Amino acid sequence: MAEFDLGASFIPALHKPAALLPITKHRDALLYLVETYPVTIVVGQTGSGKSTQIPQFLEQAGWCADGKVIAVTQPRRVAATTVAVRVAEEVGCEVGKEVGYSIRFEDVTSAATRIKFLTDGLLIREALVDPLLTRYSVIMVDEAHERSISSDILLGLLKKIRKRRPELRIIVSSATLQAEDFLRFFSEDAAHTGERAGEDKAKVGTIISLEGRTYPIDILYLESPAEDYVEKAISTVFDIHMSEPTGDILVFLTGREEIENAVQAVSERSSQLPPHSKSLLPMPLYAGLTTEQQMYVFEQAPENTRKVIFSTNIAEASVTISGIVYVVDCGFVKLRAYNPKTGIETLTATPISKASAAQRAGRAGRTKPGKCFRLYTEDAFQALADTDVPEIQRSNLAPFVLQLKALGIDNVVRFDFLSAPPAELMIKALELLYSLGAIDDYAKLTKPLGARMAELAVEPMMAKTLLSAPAFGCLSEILTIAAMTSLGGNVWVQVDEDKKRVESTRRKFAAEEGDHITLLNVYQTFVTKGRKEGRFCHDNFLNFKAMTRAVSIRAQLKRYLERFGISVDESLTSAGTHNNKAEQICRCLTAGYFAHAARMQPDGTFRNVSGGTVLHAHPSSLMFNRKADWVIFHEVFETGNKIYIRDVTKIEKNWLLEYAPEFYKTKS
DNA sequence: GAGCACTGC
Repeated sequence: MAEFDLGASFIPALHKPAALLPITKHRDALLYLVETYPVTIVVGQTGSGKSTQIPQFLEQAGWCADGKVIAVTQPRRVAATTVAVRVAEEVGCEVGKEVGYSIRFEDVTSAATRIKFLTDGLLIREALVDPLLTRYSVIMVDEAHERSISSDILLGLLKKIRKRRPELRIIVSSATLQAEDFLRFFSEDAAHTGERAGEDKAKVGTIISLEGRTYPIDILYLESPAEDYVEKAISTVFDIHMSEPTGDILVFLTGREEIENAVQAVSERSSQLPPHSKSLLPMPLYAGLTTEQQMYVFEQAPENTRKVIFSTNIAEASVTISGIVYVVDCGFVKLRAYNPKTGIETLTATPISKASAAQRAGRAGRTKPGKCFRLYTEDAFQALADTDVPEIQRSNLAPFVLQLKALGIDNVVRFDFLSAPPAELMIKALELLYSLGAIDDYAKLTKPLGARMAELAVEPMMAKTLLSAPAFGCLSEILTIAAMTSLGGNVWVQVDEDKKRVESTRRKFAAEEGDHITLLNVYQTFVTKGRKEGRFCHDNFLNFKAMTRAVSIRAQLKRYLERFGISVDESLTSAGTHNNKAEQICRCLTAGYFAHAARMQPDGTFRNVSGGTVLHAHPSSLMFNRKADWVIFHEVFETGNKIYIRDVTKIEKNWLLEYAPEFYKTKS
């Protein structure tokens, strides 16, 4: 009995002392390498303790002497905060003292901070103020194998900084498959830049492997390809349930629709399970769910029940669920790609890479040995690419080109990229920045316009709109619209209620001119009513978390503008849209979004300016069933086989010629 | 009349 009580009152593993983590035995080797080489590539599984232990080893070894700081970057905000909290606990300090973190809107650091966790995007921004990042003695780029644009650019910057700061230490944490690529990147041309006599290529850095804490995972393939992987996933779930021991199941699918279908199918067919068999509890997981809806997947299933989670790629790296013993992998992921010819982003289901397949399988072996059922053949697996195409080679690069220019990198084409983006993407980005006036005939950043655009934390077209707003007398309103469009379509919550009622509620905020002014109305009603009345968002199908975020974004953008010496007059805001205020807002939007113009056709669809592309108003847009002639839009994307425009506002054709004569002189 | 994978400043 005593034993039982003991077991029940302690939680194992969660607070496993640092001394028991496998990484501890590599401590001396690691410190030696960091002391000896400027660059160290650390290969380690999730759970190896690299993110939490390495910075502590470095601090103890004296890397924070003379007030220097150790920086550890993460690709996501949650990771930066949770790891910081964990390390502060281990060190025995309050978060924000010796150990702190910094993410957008939240700087929890102080003069005492020695170890600082931050997002990679934020560290790039710090380089705008301190180009050599002089306050840091060591910079560790965690999860670099994910190859986000920010971490790729950060690595390029660090390579450049290293030439001016030979004492700087760089640590890159990576999955096995890509460690060599990172080392090669930092070793290239080190030999002929003549840094130091006798420092040959190989000596710039080295790779150290830290063993993980994962359990063996059996990988199983299909004998022949599946016709319908959603259906195959469902039947596999039932097979596991009937023949495998206890343990929850994680199923990777590509999107919301597939997931909701699968969840429904499993709950319907569960009733046909033999009597007395354990039950199955299916649940969905994707980013579009509210935080509360996502929390269900972390709850323990009731007695005699097996949880089965149908998830998007969010469960591959961003969300970790404990207790998963079985993984079912459909082999596909929806990936975003940007077409530089049309300027349209597509979202298409694509085969995953081998690296991604390994990562998915690894989700099974975190607490005990697991199994991964791949819904494709072994031959199909062998044919997969080793890694995904990095984001920087398939994105709209305008925001990043602008950022590089602001960092003093004029010749962006020759920037040392880990993977160089295709020339067409670069050209498209430069063309857009030129048309917005952010760069001049020599591709130099303009001052103050371009420099200010680079500082504002919104995409270039919206930055231009904001900086044009004082001339139109609508800065306060555009600030709000910029904050609301930054939410990326998360303003409204998904509800199963009566569609008509939902629509009519939304229409209460509708403005004749279109979606941008509708968003303005939503925000203004929220700040006057919604923040006090808890039910306001709920009753109006608004996303409270997103609205709160809009308030923060607006405040931050306002601070930037005031720093530029642009004052924001808020006194006129409540007047709403009368007089010609609404027209000034629409004109101002045209000054920034002239490249996103379209004309409505008699059938209700739109054509882009050159006339070759059919565009559809997104069903969330007011313009979905309204008459208009010319419009501008915030965003365009292709999904399935239709191209949608979102956040659409009516304009007049001659405004395009008025605000972008250069852009339209040859086309109209 | 019908819907976007995931991040970040």
